[in-house]
Amino acid sequence: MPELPEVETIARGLALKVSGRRIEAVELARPDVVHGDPAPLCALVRGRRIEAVERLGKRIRVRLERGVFLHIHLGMTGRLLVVSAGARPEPHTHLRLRLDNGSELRFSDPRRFGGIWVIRDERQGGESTQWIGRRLAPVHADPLELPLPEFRTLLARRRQVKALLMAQEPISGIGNIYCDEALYRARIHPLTRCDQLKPGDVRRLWRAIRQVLRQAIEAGGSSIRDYRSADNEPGGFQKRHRVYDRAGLPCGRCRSRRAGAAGWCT
DNA sequence: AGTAAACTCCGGAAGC
DNA sequence: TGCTTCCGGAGTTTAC
Repeated sequence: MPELPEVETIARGLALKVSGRRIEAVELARPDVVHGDPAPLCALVRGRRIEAVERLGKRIRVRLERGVFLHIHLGMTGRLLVVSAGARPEPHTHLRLRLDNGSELRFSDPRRFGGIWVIRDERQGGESTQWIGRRLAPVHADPLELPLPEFRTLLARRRQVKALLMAQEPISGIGNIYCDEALYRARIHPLTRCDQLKPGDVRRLWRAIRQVLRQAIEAGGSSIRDYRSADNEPGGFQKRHRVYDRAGLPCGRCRSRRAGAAGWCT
C-alpha cells in the first residue's frame, strides 16, 4: 500500500526514467480509471514531452509540456512501472504511455482503488476537464515539510490522533503503516485525542513521523504485498516495522506478543 | 462546524 | 474445487 515513502520512491524513479521523454502513443485499456472524461487524456497527452514527475502527498504528479498534468493515485494495489515497450503487460494494466526511447510507462491496479486525473494549467486554479464521479481532493501539508509549530496548530482539535494523521487533511501522505510506526515510536496510543497530547508528546510524534518517513524513503519503502518501485523492485522497510503487520509477533518493548491491532504497549 | 460511523468501489487471499 | 468472508484508501452520505 503506497504511502508517502513508497510514492516518493516511485516519483524519484520515474523522474530519472521518463523526464524529457516524449509520449508517442497512449493506450487506455480501462477508461474508467480516468476520472472525468477519458477522451481528453489521449488528446492532451499524446505528443507532449514529460517535464517532471513529483510527489504530492500520496499522489504522483506528472508535468507535461504547456500546462497539462496527470495526477495519479495508486490506491491500494496500483503500480507505475517503466518497462521496455515490448514487455508483456502484467494483469490489470489499464494505461500504457509509449515513450520516444522504446520504453513504456504503465499503470496497473487490480482493485482499481487508484485513479488518474487530467488537469489543464494548474496556474489557473486547477481548472480541469469535467469531473465525473470522484473529485480530485486537494493535497494539504506535507509531513516532511511541516515545521513543529504548525504541526502543533494542526493537532489542536478533538479528533483521535490516528484518525487525524490518516485523514490526508490537514496533513497529506501518511497512511496506516507509517501512522502506526510513528505513534509506536513516539509511545502514543492511536486512540488518544489530539487535544489531550502533552507538548512533549506532540514533539515526539513530530520527530517520529519525520524519522520514520525519512528512514522508509531511504529503504525504498515498505513492501507488504503489492508495492513495487518504478523498477519493479520491492522496498526494504518492512523489515524494520515494529508494529505494522506484526500481529502475534514479539513486541520489542515489552515481552508480550501482540494480539492484533488492539495490542499496543505504550 | 467538527467528528464519527456506515457504505461504496474491487479482486486477492484466507477460511471452510 | 467452489463458495463465502474479510480487507482497505478515500470519497460520499448520514447522524449526532
